Amino acid sequence: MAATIGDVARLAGVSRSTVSYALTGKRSISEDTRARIQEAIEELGFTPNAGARALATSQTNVLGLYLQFEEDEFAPAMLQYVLPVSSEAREHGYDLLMVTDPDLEGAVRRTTSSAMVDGVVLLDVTFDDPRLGPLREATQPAVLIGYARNGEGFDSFDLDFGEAARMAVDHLGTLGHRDLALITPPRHVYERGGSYAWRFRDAAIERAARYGMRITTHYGDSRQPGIEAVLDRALSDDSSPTALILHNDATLAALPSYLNARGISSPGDLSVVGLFSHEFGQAFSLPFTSIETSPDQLGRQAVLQLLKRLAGGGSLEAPRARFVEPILVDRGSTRSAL
Amino acid sequence: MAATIGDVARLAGVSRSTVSYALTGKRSISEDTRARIQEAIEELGFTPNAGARALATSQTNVLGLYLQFEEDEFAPAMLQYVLPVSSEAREHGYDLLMVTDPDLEGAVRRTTSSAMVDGVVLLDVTFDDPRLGPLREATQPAVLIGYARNGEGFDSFDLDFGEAARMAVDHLGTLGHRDLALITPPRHVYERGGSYAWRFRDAAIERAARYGMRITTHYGDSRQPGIEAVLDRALSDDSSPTALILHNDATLAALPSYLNARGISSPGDLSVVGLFSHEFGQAFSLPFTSIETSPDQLGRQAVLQLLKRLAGGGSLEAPRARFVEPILVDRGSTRSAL
DNA sequence: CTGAAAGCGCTTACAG
DNA sequence: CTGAAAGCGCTTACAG
Repeated sequence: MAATIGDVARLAGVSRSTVSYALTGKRSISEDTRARIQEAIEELGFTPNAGARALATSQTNVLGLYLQFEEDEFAPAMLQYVLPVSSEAREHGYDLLMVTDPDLEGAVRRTTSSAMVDGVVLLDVTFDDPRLGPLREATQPAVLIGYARNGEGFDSFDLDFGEAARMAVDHLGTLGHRDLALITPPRHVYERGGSYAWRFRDAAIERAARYGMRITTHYGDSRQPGIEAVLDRALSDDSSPTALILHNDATLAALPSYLNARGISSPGDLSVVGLFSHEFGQAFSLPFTSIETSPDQLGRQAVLQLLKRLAGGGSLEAPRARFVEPILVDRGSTRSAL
Repeated sequence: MAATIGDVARLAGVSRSTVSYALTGKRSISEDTRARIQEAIEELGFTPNAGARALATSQTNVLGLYLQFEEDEFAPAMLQYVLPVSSEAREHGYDLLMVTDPDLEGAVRRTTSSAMVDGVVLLDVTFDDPRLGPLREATQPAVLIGYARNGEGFDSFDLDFGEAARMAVDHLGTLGHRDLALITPPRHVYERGGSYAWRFRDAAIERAARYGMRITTHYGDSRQPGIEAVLDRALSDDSSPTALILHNDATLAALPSYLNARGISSPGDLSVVGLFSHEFGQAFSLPFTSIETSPDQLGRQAVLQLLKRLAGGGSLEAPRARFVEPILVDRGSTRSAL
């Protein structure tokens, strides 16, 4: 049906190998021949068959992107990671196979061992990520967005959640706040091993303790009415916090409405610091001071590192975890506690 | 490196063709032989090479999903369409190539003519969609999620936006409202040809006129502070509307916060009907009566129709546009105008 | 019920 | 600068 390299060769009056070399640029071709080939390609509307090329070169020019999410996950934030990965990949000539199969391990094994992809990008990484098993068997390099305890041997990129927590606590401490409330990701995130949840919470607690601040922590919910119930509880606590730290997307999205409904003004009655990206803040019209999570940067850096592995060179440094520095963006939702 | 069908054949003591037939199930194999092959496959951890199989069968078992979005698009809603498409595809043995290349036409041409995909799903379809050109040249079947004027010859699935508008107007009309305000998608959606924008607005205007209701329409924004400015304008209009119809994701997300900030209660001071999905409402904690947009249903039906085309059978009916019926979900944000 | 062989459409040493 | 040929790992008529 579609034109093949043989059709092009015939029309241009050259051999198939010459057409191939013209395509790949792997050896020099006379100007005249190249022109004839180019003409033939355009006349026939020829595009090399991807399967055939993959078979011959053992390269697909496709990267696999593996998502993972719970039934009740707050999905809107995920696209922030997917899009930069896709863009960066394409800018370097790679397409993206997006895998959302609930059978995580099977999907990784199937797509890598059938050589559908040249490399792997893991999203929503958990502390003990089951996908790393099949990934170790795979011949393709992989990169994780997130942090896994069993991630030795892999490149990974994640926000420095500990530092993010310290920045938030420090910021409020400097303003004189002594009683903080922290709303964390939902309990199930801890249970399934989302390490960012602990890393942030533990660092916040430790930092607060060092300064002699009180801090109460509360599992957030991802749905109403749970979201409001948790906020009610957190704010009506005996310690009556003067500042709120939010590490929970769904709660952040609902907060403006909640505050207004309860007649709480920020920063007037309550200082607020959230952990979220610029994009997320824009989408949800969040007027809160934030610690930037930089999904765009994480996604793009991860892809670039993966491409480095693919390019090989042998002299690459050993795979390791890298942490992106959080940045505090002041949007005026905090003020002095006095 | 990886085991091939030849390795399996050798280990099982049969020919490569027999292994292949065991794999595809296209001819009967003796119980004994099948068992030996199965054993060999497991021992070697064999998975058929996808490129080789694609080359031999002209089938990749991959579907292409093509996204399209503007720089300032409100992205969070998009995943609602992507995930069901991915799930439905996988449930039928297909993987998903997700394409976000800004060169829309080039990406469609490249991926179809190189036979990377067996079929095409177009998301974010516009009224005159440039991707349909290369798609007509393609040998693969395609399905659109959305509606395109130049879409003849293609299956497409979309919400019946006209009916959705009529439902919203009728609902408010029955409650006695005579003055409505409608916030539409941003102006650029009209400019680039998002037909759902016109279809909804035109139907709303016509229906309101028929009942002798007044309706003002306003282009929504997708970012603050534009969002609030538009709301201010819409509500302070001379006609002082008693009800608000929202066909704008970003405005919907910001509305709870806006209403509370302005001290407007709903439905006390203002009746509100929005066009959004159940999922979207949950994610953003939206307490508004809605016309359900059913992205899950649209995505899954689109994939199923595409798979029908792929299965062929010849006796398929001609491709056509299909419209999903909207459903009104009463969440109590409307009340009698009297 | 099974095998030998051709073919899918590319790439790439090997030769000249 | 170019061509003939082998090979990538499968599938599938063709034979028996």
